[in-house]
Amino acid sequence: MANRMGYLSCLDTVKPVRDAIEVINGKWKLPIIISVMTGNERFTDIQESIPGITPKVLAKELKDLEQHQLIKRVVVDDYPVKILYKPEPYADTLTPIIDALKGWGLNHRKRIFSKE
Amino acid sequence: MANRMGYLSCLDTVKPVRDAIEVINGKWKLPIIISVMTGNERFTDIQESIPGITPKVLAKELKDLEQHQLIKRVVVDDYPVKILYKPEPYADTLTPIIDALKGWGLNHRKRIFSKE
DNA sequence: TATTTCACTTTCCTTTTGGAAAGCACTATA
DNA sequence: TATAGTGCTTTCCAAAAGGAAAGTGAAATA
Repeated sequence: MANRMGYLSCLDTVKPVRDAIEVINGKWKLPIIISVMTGNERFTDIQESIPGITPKVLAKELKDLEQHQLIKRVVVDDYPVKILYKPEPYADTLTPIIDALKGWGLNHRKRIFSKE
Repeated sequence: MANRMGYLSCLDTVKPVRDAIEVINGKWKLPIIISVMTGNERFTDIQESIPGITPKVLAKELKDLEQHQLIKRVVVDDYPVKILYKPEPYADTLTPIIDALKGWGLNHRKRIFSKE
């Protein structure tokens, strides 16, 4: 039969998708970005706005997001010193991804509740 | 000063985004869906189309994706038996997410290479 | 008969992620 | 002076993700 064909290459799509996933991977990064873009600036506010997140995880993820220039950590030198987290302009480029995920998640939940 | 205000709620966005992330989490699920949607049907073809994936991980992720009704495992009763993986119609609903991630990843790579 | 292919599974091990709880330095408030 | 809040860090530990390598059973091919 000699029906052995190679696989179909999909690297044109897989590679950039993987690059994106590497930046926003995990349960927490997008929720944190959403919270900061919503206007939460203080560590405790961000923490309270995301149910289930612990300070350890939040601190680590904030550092990651800072490195990728999605948010910035601002130290305000009043007395007492205040620390604020603000979205960088680059964070806005994630909006299409967030919107797509939000739309899908909303629909998925409807689908699940109508089935079972 | 009494400047204590509650945090800003962002659950309207965070909750559906988390629902979506739970389904497509990890490094591998979207690449697998992309490969299957591209037309790769056989286990080995999917494996070869995604650099770095091991058969253990692929087998596990395929089961997860089947459970979420994103792909189906089809046993073709020729001799020898063939096993094919096909996208379910529901997988098409992920296209906006994949496109958004692809676009972002492409731009991100350009950004990184132009900076450093 | 020997090798190869297919679709995995199994074992073992390392890394990553995450959670619970406590602590801490500083400041503010009662 | 005692308590509370802020922005974390530290410790300890469990679970999940992931990788490397080998194996498996059935069937096809050489």
